[in-house]
Amino acid sequence: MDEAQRLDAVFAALANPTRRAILARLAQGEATVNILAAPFAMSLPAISKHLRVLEQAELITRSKDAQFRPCKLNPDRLRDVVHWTEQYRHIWNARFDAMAKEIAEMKGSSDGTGMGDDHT
Amino acid sequence: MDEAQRLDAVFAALANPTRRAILARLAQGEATVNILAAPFAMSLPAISKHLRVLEQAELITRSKDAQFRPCKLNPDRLRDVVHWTEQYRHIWNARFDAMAKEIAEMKGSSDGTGMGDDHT
DNA sequence: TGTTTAATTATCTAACTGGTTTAATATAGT
DNA sequence: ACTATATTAAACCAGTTAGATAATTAAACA
Repeated sequence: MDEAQRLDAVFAALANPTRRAILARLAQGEATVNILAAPFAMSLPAISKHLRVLEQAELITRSKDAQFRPCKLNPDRLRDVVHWTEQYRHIWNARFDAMAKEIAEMKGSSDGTGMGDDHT
Repeated sequence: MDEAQRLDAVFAALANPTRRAILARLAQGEATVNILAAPFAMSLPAISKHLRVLEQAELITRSKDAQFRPCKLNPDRLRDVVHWTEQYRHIWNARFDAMAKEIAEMKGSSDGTGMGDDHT
């Protein structure tokens, strides 16, 4: 699977509040399907499906321990998301610069803010 | 709309390569629907729909200029995405620390890597 | 061996998505 | 007024999604 398809799967997996909540839970450590399902007013098969979506997006990995399938967060795909956003960082930096400039001008100083342009 | 619903819409909008490409194009500046549609082997109404999805997710804003509807990127929602990922940063930092430690141990030095723990 | 526990598979349904084509709207230009 | 351009709306279709319930697999336990 190439980069684009991987991002498709990751973003689609994240576009659901149940799945994001599951990830948030897994950020605190491994958990079984039943443990993950507990907080939700939803059938177990429904959770099972959500986990499959997360697994196929490689946001989690699953192992086997007797009849349990402990789930574990895979941070790599989350890093992919952060990495994808990097290409837009210069835009909000530009905005920030514009704001800083306006503030400086309102203060009537050349640069009274102490705000440099050292954000990359 | 609350935070969760907004993230639903944003992630769903991003889960499509055409829409991500449109955003990438808009990162270089405003553009009309026709200009945005040009690179794609897809009907204009299809692009129009993608733009509506992006607009409803507030990833873009649209204005009016005669018969044109110039589109502009809204960085705020992309910042929301970055912000959402922050809650997982400590996990890959932990991984990074573990790696750095292993490398240091392989080198047999107490800390020969020059790698500090100053990543937040 | 039979029972309980953990999880998945199968099947179904309603709603949504991503595309199409055709038709409509709105503005500009002649 | 007519025509061309830019864009959206309407209607349609195939495929996917998020949920449900019922049935099945697999391992542990008594």
